[in-house]
Amino acid sequence: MAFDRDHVLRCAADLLSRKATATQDEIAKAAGISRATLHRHFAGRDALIRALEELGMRQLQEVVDQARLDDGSATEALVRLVEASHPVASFLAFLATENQLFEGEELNEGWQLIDVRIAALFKRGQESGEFRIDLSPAWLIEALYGLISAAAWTIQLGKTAPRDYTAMITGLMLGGLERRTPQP
Amino acid sequence: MAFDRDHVLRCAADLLSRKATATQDEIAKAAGISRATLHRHFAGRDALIRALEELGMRQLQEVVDQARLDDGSATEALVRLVEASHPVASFLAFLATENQLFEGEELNEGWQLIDVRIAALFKRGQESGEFRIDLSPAWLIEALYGLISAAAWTIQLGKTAPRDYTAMITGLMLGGLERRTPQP
DNA sequence: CGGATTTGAGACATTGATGTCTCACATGAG
DNA sequence: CTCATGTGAGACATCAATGTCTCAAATCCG
Repeated sequence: MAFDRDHVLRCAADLLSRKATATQDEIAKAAGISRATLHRHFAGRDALIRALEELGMRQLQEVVDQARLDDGSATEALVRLVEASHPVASFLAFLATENQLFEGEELNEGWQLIDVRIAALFKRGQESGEFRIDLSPAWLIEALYGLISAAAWTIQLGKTAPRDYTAMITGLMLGGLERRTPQP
Repeated sequence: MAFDRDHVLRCAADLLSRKATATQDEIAKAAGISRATLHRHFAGRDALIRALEELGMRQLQEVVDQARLDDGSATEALVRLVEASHPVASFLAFLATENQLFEGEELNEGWQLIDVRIAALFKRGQESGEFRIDLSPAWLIEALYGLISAAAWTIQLGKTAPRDYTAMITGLMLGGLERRTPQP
């Protein structure tokens, strides 16, 4: 069995996003490896968390690249962003709720860069008239993370189907809950 | 200084929602009391978490009562619900992300009762034609918790003003991000 | 005021998670 | 096949957080 670093980190994110106090034993078991092996690759909890953040950030950067936020309408770009975020949802669910990391700066910059790019998308939509202007980009970013996390959890718990991921998030975030009244 | 149980629990929720691995020392300091006193009132971390869940649930029940979910339009009821949830937002932010609790059942029932009532609100809105029907009540509940948590965090970090709490959540959840095109 | 109660600060032992090591076994490369 | 590498299981020491205790100071109440 070759050691699958990404798989281990994904399992860790899945578990830690719902039980932040999980022990190394539990994490190892969730990943299907022994505690010894876990410790060989990640020397301690801090190192594991750091690796989690690093991989999550790198993947999210790729997701943002892949979504081509500057192409087409802002709405289309947002849908592409959400769609592409599906594989990273577990990481985001964990990282969005664990702010303790941001004490050890440095990596912080990476997140800010990502936030700036997503904020630019919301601004673009607002300036083009696609999006309403009474919701600040800062709030919209947090709300997006919140909805992604919520979606990841509902899927993890089996309450909703994975295939509905994108539609759940974009449906609510773009269209809102109110039914569009068909013009008479 | 009289011991203010609710104040301590609120501070604990604030802290734990962003740093779930905080020690008893940190929690006590955040609440402005000594670790000894903290331990006198909550014998151990488990007891503290339990009390947190208990108070959070009780408060949320009162919030749901207060919001009169059956009165007026579903939209108005949802706005009242969000408005009333503001003081409890810290607790929800913590409890929504800590599913480890639901291993010790029993209290679970209380949450299910609340969820049923909120789900009924969404169903009512869908049946009356106010709300779109392609988003399941189960998802809408999780999304609502996710948005409440996200709003609590942005306010806690000073990114947005507390007074915008209700408008941020209801604005996004009800109306969505897309600008309503005025009919020609 | 004076007693009763509660708190804060610290010392101390206990506990549970962690870091470290060893060794048998499995897997893969040559 | 044979060697080399990596893994799982377990024992063991270490360490940090916790639970428990004491005592002086502060607060409350009659």
